[in-house]
Amino acid sequence: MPRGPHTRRNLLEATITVAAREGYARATTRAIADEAGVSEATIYRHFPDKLTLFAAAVGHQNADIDQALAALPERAGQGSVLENVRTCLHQLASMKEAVLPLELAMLIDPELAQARADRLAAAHELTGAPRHLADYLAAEQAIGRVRAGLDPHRAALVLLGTLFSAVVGGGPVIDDCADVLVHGLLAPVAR
Amino acid sequence: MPRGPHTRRNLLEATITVAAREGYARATTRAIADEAGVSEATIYRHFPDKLTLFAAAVGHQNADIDQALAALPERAGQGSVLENVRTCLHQLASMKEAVLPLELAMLIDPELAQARADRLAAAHELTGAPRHLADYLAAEQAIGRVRAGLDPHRAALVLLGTLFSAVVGGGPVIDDCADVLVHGLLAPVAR
Amino acid sequence: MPRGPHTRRNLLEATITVAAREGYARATTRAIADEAGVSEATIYRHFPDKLTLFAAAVGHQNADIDQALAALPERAGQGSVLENVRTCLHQLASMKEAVLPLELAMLIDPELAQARADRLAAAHELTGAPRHLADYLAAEQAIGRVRAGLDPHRAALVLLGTLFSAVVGGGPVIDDCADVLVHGLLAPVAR
Amino acid sequence: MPRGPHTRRNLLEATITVAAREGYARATTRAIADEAGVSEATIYRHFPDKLTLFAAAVGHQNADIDQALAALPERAGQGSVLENVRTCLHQLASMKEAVLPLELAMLIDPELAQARADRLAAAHELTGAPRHLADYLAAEQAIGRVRAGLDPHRAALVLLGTLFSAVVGGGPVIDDCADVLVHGLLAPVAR
DNA sequence: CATGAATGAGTGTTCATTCAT
DNA sequence: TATGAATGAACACTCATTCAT
Repeated sequence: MPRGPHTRRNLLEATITVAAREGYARATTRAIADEAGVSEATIYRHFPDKLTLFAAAVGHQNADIDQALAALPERAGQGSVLENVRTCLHQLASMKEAVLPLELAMLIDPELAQARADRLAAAHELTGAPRHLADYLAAEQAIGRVRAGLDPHRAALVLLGTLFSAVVGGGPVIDDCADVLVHGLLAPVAR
Repeated sequence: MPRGPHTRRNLLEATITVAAREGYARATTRAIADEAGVSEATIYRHFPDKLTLFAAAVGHQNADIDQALAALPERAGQGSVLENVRTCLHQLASMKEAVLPLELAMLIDPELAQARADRLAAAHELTGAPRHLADYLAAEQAIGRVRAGLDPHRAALVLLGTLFSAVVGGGPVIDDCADVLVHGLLAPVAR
Repeated sequence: MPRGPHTRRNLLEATITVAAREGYARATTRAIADEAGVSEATIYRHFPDKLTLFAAAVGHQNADIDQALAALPERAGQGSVLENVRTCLHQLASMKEAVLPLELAMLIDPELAQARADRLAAAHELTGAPRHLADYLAAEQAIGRVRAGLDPHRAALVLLGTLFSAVVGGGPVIDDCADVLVHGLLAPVAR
Repeated sequence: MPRGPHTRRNLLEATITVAAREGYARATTRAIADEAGVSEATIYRHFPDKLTLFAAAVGHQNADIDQALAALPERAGQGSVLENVRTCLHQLASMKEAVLPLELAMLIDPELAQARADRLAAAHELTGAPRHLADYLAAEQAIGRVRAGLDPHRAALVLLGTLFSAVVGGGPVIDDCADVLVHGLLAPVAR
């Protein structure tokens, strides 16, 4: 059995498991190595340092999330927009739950946050989950189910942004988010 | 000159300053004491431990935020809802910026998150900033500028929830949030 | 009401109380001040430092013990020697219990142990409890109830020495000590 | 060369050395690590905390003491009882000298003392040094050199108990202890 | 006489990381 | 490739002590 790649995956998943179960502060190299069933030194055979390991772990999990959303644009025109958005947010929330401690923690550190911001700014084009969501909204917009004035890219980012609080707030909050995001606050007469 | 209360305020503000400038991980007791111009031991004459200091610092800053929003309900009926929400979010974002590292960090730790969740669940009634925002939305709803089906309490929490991502994403994102939240995604014809 | 002397006694007794209840390591100036109902700074109005306070506390308690043993020599010739010794040891043990943590702790510190040894060596004559016990043994020796070869001074110190272990070992151990000390190990035929 | 076990022994002996030389209060992890020529962190790779290290150090030293006393029972009937007891006490005293600060310190802490008391109470049967001494006394009793009424187990504990004070009091005190313990206080006529 | 406030020096403990094997 | 052993630097926290009031 090829141990090399296996060990790498093992470490990525152990990182997410430990961070989700015990929190970022307790996601130490020792705890991760224990969870993966390897020695601490082994971590450094696969990753130059702890930060790189964490970044790789987040990327690993997000790859799954992106894949899960790939089919979303095809649903444009089917069901209701509210239903589609709600389902999408629930799905994302459950998948994000495990990586959230890691992602938030990386957001908290100024250096890392800066690095992340630079990377996002450099990529004018969206990729991954935001891309799929923006594509879905654009498709709905094309068939007139989403209002014309909306910028699909920006709206997608707003939707995803609510996830941070939705995951923290728990299930019911997600439905509230979907409702407000889809229908807005305004009364029809006021428009 | 009474130094006691002065030192306490000094420590609370030093905590927020350091956490905002250098990040949560580097907001050590040493750094905070240096910033406040006192010794580390002094921290422990005013707070039993670091966690309590952090919680007090968040509360201290949030008290200012709550106060700033107290006048919001009176603005119902004036200007446009979009303008009011946008202004409110901008104001909140700039004030929250400093406490965000602290609040996020406390969300990350499972113990603290649990404690926070219990406390929020126990308080059925909203207080502080959420309360003021909900009151504003209810007032707008009473005069027909916000749609009737909306639950003002829940909607207020959704709006505030977007702050987490808005602060992280930076200024322009806030306008996008306000736009989507106020107008929703749907095309008028689809309603 | 004269607070000065009262506060001093108060501190001495608080010191013994705290050390006996919570152990030497937890007999901090803070704990003692709390127990006495005064501020930490007050300690330093009455004693130059913590060590002096502890020494005074031991002396304070030992004064009571010495007084309790003053009547012992008069009991020579009455009852049995075993009974008298046993009673004496029990009485001492119960009184020493409170100061033992303090006395042992001072024995443990090399500097203090040296200081104590010098002081004891300088005082050829016994004083206090050892003195009374030696007097008692000498009196019994004079009337032929204690063997002639015994040095009352040294024997008194041996008896008192067993207290350290007796207090630690608990009640029943004291009777065993008295029995062995009084009767010895040897069979009559072997003498 | 296998460094693991070597480092462990090294730490145990450094602990005893430092505690004996500088006293319990100054037997800090830093001082012990320096004495052992390792870093403080190394201590925590071999022992979970300082207390466990100290307990292990006491056990380590006591193992040597137990071994030294193993041959004592065979000496029953040889020489005189006084000589045997005196020799035994001297030997124990010199070996105990190094661990005494540690053992006394553990006696002082209420928690530790309780734990020790429970452990001793649970072990009805004696082990180690007390066991060997009791065996010796029983053997002497069998051949009529120790008085019939004596309980060897309890007497052994009394003898060992004098060590606490004998070690503190120094060499000459040990002879006094042996004399009183062996011959008792009573005059022959009084028996 | 008493104290509230402050602190320098130090504590045990943890962590990410290195390196010889 | 994997690891057992080791560690420097840092951490939150405590203590006996001082001093202006």
